[in-house]
Amino acid sequence: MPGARKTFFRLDSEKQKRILSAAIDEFATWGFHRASINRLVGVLGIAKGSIFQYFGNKEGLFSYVFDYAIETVKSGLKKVRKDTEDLDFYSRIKASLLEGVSFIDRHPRLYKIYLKMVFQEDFPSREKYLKKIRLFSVDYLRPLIETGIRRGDIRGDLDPDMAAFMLDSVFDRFMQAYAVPFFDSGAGIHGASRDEIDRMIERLIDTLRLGFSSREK
Amino acid sequence: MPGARKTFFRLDSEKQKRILSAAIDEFATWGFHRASINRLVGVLGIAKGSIFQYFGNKEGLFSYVFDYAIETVKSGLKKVRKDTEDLDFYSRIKASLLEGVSFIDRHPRLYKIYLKMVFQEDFPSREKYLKKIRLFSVDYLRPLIETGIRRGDIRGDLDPDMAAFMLDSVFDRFMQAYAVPFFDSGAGIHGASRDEIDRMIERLIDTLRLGFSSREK
DNA sequence: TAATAAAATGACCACGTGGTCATATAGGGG
DNA sequence: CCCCTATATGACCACGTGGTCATTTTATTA
Repeated sequence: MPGARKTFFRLDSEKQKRILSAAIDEFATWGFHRASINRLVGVLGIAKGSIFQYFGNKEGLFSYVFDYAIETVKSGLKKVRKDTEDLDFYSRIKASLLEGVSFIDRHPRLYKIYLKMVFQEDFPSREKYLKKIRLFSVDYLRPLIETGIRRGDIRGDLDPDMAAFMLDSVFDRFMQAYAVPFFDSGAGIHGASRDEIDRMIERLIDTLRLGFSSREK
Repeated sequence: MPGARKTFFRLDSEKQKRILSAAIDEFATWGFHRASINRLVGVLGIAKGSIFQYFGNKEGLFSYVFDYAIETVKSGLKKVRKDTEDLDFYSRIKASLLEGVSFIDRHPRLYKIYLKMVFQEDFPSREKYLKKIRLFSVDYLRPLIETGIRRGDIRGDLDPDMAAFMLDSVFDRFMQAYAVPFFDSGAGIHGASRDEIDRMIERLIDTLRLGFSSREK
């Protein structure tokens, strides 16, 4: 049920943006529980009571931020899917991963919120929020794979579920490595230039396509 | 610097175990910040001051728990590496992933702590703890891969860094999916029986080995 | 048993939290 | 000008936190 109240939407649109942005900052830095309303209103220079007037409670504020993040991700990926409709499977997933990396560049704070979200198991309605992400990720990859099989880009005897799982794992981790040094275990993804990233994705998808073993066998 | 103090080790070993176990519970359930010393001593039925006498502060307690977790993981994997010394690459990584899944069964709480750790970016000395994990994971996989290339199980033109990155991603995610329903995007890993897991790992490694594309090029 | 050292205790502290609400302020329409 | 409604405010509340330390209890040694 939570989210923004009428009062909030009647606000001057500049003020709305300022509040959204500061809230994104707060949650991206501290996660849900350690985010502080006191700190937030301090930064914004408004009264504490106002936040509760606008969003009811802390979760209402988070919910508003989260829905905004989901919408932003979705619109980016939808565009890619459409723009690459005519390309082969491997070009399409390459474009998708590039869009993912570019999303982190454009919205680093939103991506941070996603990372925090996923592993903090306990905050209110967590399941509900997670489902929104995951369903989308599956809904996005599965059609790509099925089209890929139909067109002969992928061998017919490959289990689509297994393929989706592998793509999801590797792409997710690639993005994590790009954003967080910790995940970059020697691959050099973190802090790489756009060109280098491009080459790495190329190699990554080649490996996915051809496999580990030598061709004959 | 933190960790357990002399006083703690002079305690009756049963009491030491009881405290360790309760602390694991607390951190696995709540993560570092939301873990409560008050709650912990409540469960244990001892005085709050004692915990600070044993471990100095909250981080000291966590550090003790974490080192224990690291040791437990290491010993399991070391055994696998040695036991499979003579097998081919694909059998060896299969055994490693099976050990991972079995570790979650044996120590679900320790695995939960690991998950929480990784994404809570802010607690004291986080970097230090993370390095301990990651270095080990790289140190473990790289030799396996290099041996695999030398023996001809892996094609010689495959970049070892890329191979390590992919293995690390997919295996990590497989374990996450086994432990947390959220990550199981349609693959059916979560809650699967040992037999089913065995077959899934088989298929997973086959896909890794043979790639997505059909054999002819 | 007396003396000494080690371990256990829990009342207490300062602090930050999410949330409340009576009151003040502003803006429009009559 | 007044009235009424929508908005803004911040002092205040109850609570839980990590951490302290003077005091008591227990164990060890002489």
